[in-house]
Amino acid sequence: MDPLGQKLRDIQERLRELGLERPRLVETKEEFGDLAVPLHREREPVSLARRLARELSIPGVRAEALGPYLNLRFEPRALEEMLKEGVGEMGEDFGRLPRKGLRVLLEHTSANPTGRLHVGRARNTLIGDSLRRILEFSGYDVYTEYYVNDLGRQVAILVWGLLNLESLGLGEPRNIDDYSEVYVKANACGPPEDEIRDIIRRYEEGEAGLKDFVRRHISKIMEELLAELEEYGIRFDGTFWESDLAWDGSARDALRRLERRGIVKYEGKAAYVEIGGEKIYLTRSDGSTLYVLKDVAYHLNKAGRCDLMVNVLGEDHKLEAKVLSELLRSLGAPEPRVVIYSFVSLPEGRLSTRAGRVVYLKDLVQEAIERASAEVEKRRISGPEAARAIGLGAVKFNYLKVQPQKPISFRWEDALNFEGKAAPYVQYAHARACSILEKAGSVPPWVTGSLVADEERSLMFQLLKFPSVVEKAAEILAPNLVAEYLLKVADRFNAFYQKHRVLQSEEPVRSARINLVNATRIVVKNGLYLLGIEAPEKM
RNA sequence: GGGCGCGUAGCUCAGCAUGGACAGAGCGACGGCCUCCUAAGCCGUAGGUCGCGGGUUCAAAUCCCGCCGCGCCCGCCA
Repeated sequence: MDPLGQKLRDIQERLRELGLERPRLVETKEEFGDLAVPLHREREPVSLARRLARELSIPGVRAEALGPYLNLRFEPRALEEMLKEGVGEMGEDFGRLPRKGLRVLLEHTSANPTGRLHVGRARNTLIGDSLRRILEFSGYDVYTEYYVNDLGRQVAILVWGLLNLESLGLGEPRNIDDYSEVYVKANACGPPEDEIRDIIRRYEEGEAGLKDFVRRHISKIMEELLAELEEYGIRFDGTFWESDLAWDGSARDALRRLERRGIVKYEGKAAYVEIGGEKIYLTRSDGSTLYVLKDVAYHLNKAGRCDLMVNVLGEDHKLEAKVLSELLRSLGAPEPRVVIYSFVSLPEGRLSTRAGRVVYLKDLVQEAIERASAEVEKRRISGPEAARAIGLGAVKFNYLKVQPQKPISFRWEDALNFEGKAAPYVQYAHARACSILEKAGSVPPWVTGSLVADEERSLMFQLLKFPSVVEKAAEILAPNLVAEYLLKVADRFNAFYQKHRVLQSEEPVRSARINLVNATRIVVKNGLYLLGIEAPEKM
């Protein structure tokens, strides 16, 4: 249900009929119209523009030639009818795309389970959870998974700390913060390399006592970590433990499959493949499996459970992702789509748990909610739930509005920004809309034909773009498109709100405007949902 | 040294994939707007060699090449 998208396709089709091979519709300035078709590449563009303007004849679209451009402007009535159709058919679900019958397995976060999430890793989580919502909304069946790297060096260091609590001067850890402390202190100690290697080897072999010990502790950390995320509205459908790939033999199977392709070579027991002249080791000289091999096994496993794999990874994993893809390709296995994001840094440098240069997500969220609370109390319109939605929303929005590949420099003042390009600005537009609708009592039947003001036209056009924004965001895996879009919707709504009265206007304008406000409310609410942000009705 | 990413207003960023009409926002600064549906809002002013240099094109922030700066990676770590 995308009336505007359909209309645009009609226009392109008509332009093809009129002789344009590849009609390009570009956005243009208000003064020129809604869309423009640049014709410079055609023969005699100026007279062509005039001819096209004469012959286009698409109902509801005014065509005008201006130099080598064919400018198109929708008549307000046409926009109003499309919006009425879209919202009428989809209701609260306006923007949602038809089910595709395709399963997406979305892996994100997958942080080493050694402590709390900090504001750097949070970027992975927030992008991941937003993608979950965007993909689901655009018609996929989404399953989210957290890959638990329990066979890695980081976990081994934590385990070493847990085995040496007394000498570290620590007691039995009771919560995730205690575990963080164990991890930091263990690191600071510089545990002997052979002991770490020994832990990894014995755990990978599934030595009974150690296996239970590690699983018990890491499970506790994971439980708390996931519980915190759940509080933020971030949900995983499951976890997948790296160690299982070693214990159930699937890492070995992956190696055998690669061997059958004849690309595996050996140095003693250390298996490797050559990619671009580089040796990529798959096993150690003691025969134990390396990360990339388990990653291959993991992706073969995932491929069997879905139609499309999506991974959210930090920029430090770029090369690994490339190698993984090459290996999967050589097996003729499906490759994942990967979203790479750049690091978040602090003004004083790179985040580092070990160096104590770290801001935890929990503290950021807490601070944001406190600030929102102060403001909410001053206004006396809404309550603590709104404060929570606003504070948490501001944090999420500030991450999601920037393209993943751009670096983020974390500053408290920016992260806690509540004005301008921020969640509260969008939420505020929603609250204003809700307020009008509440006073209106109900949404009357929509009789089209009376929304003719520029601000109304412009808002309607913007609202109608929502389905295509959802589609594009899902296609290129970019939550920032949704954030950008919502800011524009809020801009247009505010312009409308500033200039026109809804409740005090005469019928039939009044009823039509109430419907327009309702459509805005739905789009904003759904858009915020896609970013994992709640839309309070009062604030 | 090599690979990948980033470089647009004082700061944070849109625009770049599919090149088009005078480069857009927010924050900060300055000046206005609440007897009127929520002022977390609106309007206005100031602020730009789109990193630098070439090239392609009727047209380049956008495409190509070179250079500079920053980030990430280049482990029998994960």
